[in-house]
Amino acid sequence: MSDIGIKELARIAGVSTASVSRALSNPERVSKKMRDRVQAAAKRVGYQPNRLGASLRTSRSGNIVAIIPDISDTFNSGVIQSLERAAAERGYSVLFGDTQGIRERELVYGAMVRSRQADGIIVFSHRLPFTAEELQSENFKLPPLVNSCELADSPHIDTSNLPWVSIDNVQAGRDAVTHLIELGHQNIAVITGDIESPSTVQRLEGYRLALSAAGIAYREENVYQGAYTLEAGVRITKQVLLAKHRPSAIFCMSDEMAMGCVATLKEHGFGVPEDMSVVGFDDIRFAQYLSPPLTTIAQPVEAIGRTCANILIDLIEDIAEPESKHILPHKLVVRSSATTPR
Amino acid sequence: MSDIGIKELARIAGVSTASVSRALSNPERVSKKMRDRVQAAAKRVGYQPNRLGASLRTSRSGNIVAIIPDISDTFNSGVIQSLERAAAERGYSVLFGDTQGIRERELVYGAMVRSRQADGIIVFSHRLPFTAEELQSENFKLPPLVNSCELADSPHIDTSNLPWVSIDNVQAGRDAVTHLIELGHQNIAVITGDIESPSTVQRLEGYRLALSAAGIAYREENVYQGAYTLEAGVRITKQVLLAKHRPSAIFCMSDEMAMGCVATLKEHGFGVPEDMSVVGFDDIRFAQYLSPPLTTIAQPVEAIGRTCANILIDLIEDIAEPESKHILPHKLVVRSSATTPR
DNA sequence: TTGAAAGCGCTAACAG
DNA sequence: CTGTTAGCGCTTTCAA
Repeated sequence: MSDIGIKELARIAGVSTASVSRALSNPERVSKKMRDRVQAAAKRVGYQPNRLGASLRTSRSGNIVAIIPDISDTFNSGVIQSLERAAAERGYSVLFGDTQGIRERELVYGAMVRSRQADGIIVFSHRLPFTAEELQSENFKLPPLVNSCELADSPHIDTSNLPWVSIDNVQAGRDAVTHLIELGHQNIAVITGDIESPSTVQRLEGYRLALSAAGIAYREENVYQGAYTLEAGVRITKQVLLAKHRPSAIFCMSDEMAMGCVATLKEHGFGVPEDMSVVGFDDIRFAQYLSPPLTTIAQPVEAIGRTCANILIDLIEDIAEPESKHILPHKLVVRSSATTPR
Repeated sequence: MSDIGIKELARIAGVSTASVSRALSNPERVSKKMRDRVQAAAKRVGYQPNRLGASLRTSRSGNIVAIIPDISDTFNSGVIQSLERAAAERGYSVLFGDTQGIRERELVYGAMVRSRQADGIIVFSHRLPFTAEELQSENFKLPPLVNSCELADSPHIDTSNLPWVSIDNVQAGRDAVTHLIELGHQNIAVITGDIESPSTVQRLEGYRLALSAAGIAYREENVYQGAYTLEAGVRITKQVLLAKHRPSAIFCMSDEMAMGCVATLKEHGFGVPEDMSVVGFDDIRFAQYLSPPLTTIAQPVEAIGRTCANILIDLIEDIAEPESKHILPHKLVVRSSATTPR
C-alpha cells in the first residue's frame, strides 16, 4: 500500500510496464489473463497511477478551467455545480478561477491551457482571458473554449463564432416584460445587468420588443444601468423611486438584484406587489422563499452547466464541431411579486 | 509565439536548458546577465513553461483540492471564494469537488493526492475521503489536509488532531440562544444541522449551556434534527408549528434554514418576529436583505477560507506544525427577526 | 556561474 | 498479444 510506481508493479506482476499501462488504461487491448493478473496485482499493492507522468506523456491534463467572475453569486454557483458533476462523469476535474472581474486574474487562468495545466476553458466573464497581443499574434490558436453567453465581442476576434450555450435572452426578456404588460402595467422600469454583457443587451432588446409589440413607447429614462448583484439592486432601486414619472413595475435582470430591489422597496414603505410589481431573472433556489415569492424567468441551470462541460470536452476530444451553439429553454415562473397595478 | 519548449528556448538564447530553468524559476541563482538574456528571449518568443514537466520532476502539482458537499450553499461558496483567492496568491490552483455527500465522489477526490494531481486537501465534509481499508493500512500516510470543523471522528483515526480552522461553535450557539433568552424567551426550539457534523453538535451544546445558565430546563422535544439546507428549514418548521407546547422562538443553525423557516412561518400566517422570533447562523450575504432582516451569528467567511488555504499550503511546503488549530471570531448580529415574546 | 546529463512515471511506437 | 525502448518537458545533481 505504499507508493509504488509502474515499474515496481510490473516487476511484482511479472510483466512489462507496457502491459501494466495497457491493462489499466486500455484493458480491451490485452488478453483476459493479462488483464486479471495486472489488475489483481494493482489492487493488492494499492497501485495508484501517477497522473502527472501520464499527462506529460499524453499532453492531456484531464482538467478544465472555469473562469467565473463571482462564484458566490447564486446563479453561478448552481451552474458550476452541474458543470463539475458533468465533467467528473467524463473523467475531468475542474480548476476554478474566481476572477472578481480582475483582468490580471483572467489572464492567469487563460494561460493554464498553454502551460498544460488544463485542456480547455469555460468562460463566464465578458472578456477572453488573453491579451490583445496574444490574440493578434499570427500563430496564436485559441484553446478549446466555450462561453456561456457573457462574452462580449472582441476587437481582435469574432467571439460570436465561438461555441456557446445560453438561453434565448431576447425572448426571455420579452417574456418577462410581456407578463407585466398583460397585468396592465404601462410604465415599466428595467434595471439591467452589466451593460457589456451580451445577456444584458439581449434582455434589454427583449424589453424593447415587448413594449413595442404592445404599442407602448420606449422611454430612455426607464432604463437603469446596473449590475447582476444584490447591491446594485439596492442602489438602483433608490434611483427608480426618485423618478419623476415613477413606474408601477420593475424588471430586474437577475434575482439577486430583485432581492435587493424588493428589500429596498419595503424599506421605503412600498408594498410588493401592491405598490410596485417586481419581476426577476434566473429563478435561483431562494426565489420561491422570498416574501413575496418572486415572479421570475427560470434558467435551466443544471442543463447550462452540463452542456458547457460536455461541449468543451467534446471539443477537447475532437468529437464536436468547433462552432456548436446551444440554446436552452427558459420559462416564466409566475409567483406573487407582480400583480395588476392599482 | 508558437509553442516552444525549454530546449528550443535554450537554443535561441544560446544557453543551456539548465540555465533557462534557473533563470526563470530561481533567478537569484544566476548572473544578472544570464537572467536578462533568458528572460528577454522568453518574453520575445512567448515561452510558457509546461507545468506538467515541472510537476513530474518536482512531484508538486501546485493544486489543492477542496472537498465540499454542496458548492451552491451560500456559506460554502463564500468560503471557497476566499480560499481560491488565498491559494492563488501563493501560486496554487484549486480543484474543486462538489460531492453532494456521495461517498464514492469523496473517495475520487481523496485519491487525487496519491495520483499527484493535487498536493493537499481541504475537507468540508463529515468524513475523511479515504476508505477504512486505506486508513487502517500500516503504510498509509495522511496527505496534507485541513478540515473546516465539519469532520466527524473516524473509528480509524483521531481526526481531532488534524489541523482545523473553525469558529468557537459552542460559544456561538450559546450567544445565539442567550440573545433569545435575554429578549425574554423561555421556550426556544432549535433546528440543528446534520447531526453527524461536529459544528452541529457543538452549537447544540451551546444551546444547552445557554439554557442551563439561565436556569431554563432543557427539553428534548425542543430539539429538531435537521440539515443545513433551506429545504430542511421548511420541512422542520412545519413540525415545530405542530408542537404541543409551541415555542416562541426558533434558533436555526444556518441562515438558509432560517430563510426556509421564516418563509414557512409566514406562509402559515405567523408574523416574524411578532408571533415567532427566529435567529439564524452564518450571516450569509442575503441575511440583511430578507424580510425581516435576519438576526444571526456572523461567521468570518473570508478569514475561514483564507486560513484554510494558508494552513494547507504551509503544511504542503513544510512550514507549519502539523497540528495547527485556528479559532476564528464570530459575532452576534442583531437585526429584526427576533424580539420580545408577546 | 554555467553546462551536461540523468531521470521523474508514464505511454506509444515498434519489433517480436 | 506482449516486451523493449524512446521520450514527453522539466529540474537538479554533478562536474567543470
